Amino acid sequence: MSAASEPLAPLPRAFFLRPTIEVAQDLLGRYLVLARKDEAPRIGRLVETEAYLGETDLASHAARGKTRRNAPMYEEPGHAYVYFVYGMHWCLNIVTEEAGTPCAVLLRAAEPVAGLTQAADGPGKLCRAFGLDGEWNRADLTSGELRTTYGAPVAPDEVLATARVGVAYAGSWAQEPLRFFVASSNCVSRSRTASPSGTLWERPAAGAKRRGRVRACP
DNA sequence: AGCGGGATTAGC
DNA sequence: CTAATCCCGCTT
Repeated sequence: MSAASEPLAPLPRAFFLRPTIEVAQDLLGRYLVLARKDEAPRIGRLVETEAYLGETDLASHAARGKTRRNAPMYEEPGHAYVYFVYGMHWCLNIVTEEAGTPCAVLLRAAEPVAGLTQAADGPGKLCRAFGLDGEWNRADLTSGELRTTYGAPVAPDEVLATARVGVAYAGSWAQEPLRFFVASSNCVSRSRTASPSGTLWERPAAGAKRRGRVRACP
């Protein structure tokens, strides 16, 4: 969007103050950057995201209203919502739309660009690769050590959509094509439920084995 | 207080 | 297929 075309220029708050689906798609190809003092910057190119669309979205943490856990989703766009799942994994979201509208984009996978020593091909693995935990909850991603930057945005025809992962409990919302990923990337998560259902996806031939990714993430 | 489950991952 | 592992939300 803006005139800022420097790959490492931070995405401004206005970027996140837009419809969540738009933000989720537009984040693909952007860089997630962690630049801390006394440490080489960690940079990943976002290749997989999911949109969560407020209290009516039964797959969203906001589906049952505001709680202490999901409160950041109700706050200012451009901030982090970091939560803990399954007793061992952290997941990073970026809050979107106006304060009071509990929408967010889950960052699910990134390709290594610099400073990463572990794969980031999954939401838990992304946080692990960047060393992110609950301390980053509510962090402002438009300034500070953790940010998203202009990066190298991808063309819309390189983006595929499928149902979101791990939300089978969400009724009809489980089928919505709200997971987006870069078609050509090797670093997309290897989710068990990655069976493509999005309209943009070309279904593999019957019987063809597919476990989410074809080759190993570099 | 206690209980059930989860926007996941790795290993058998 | 399943264990790991714990915070949170909801129920007693």
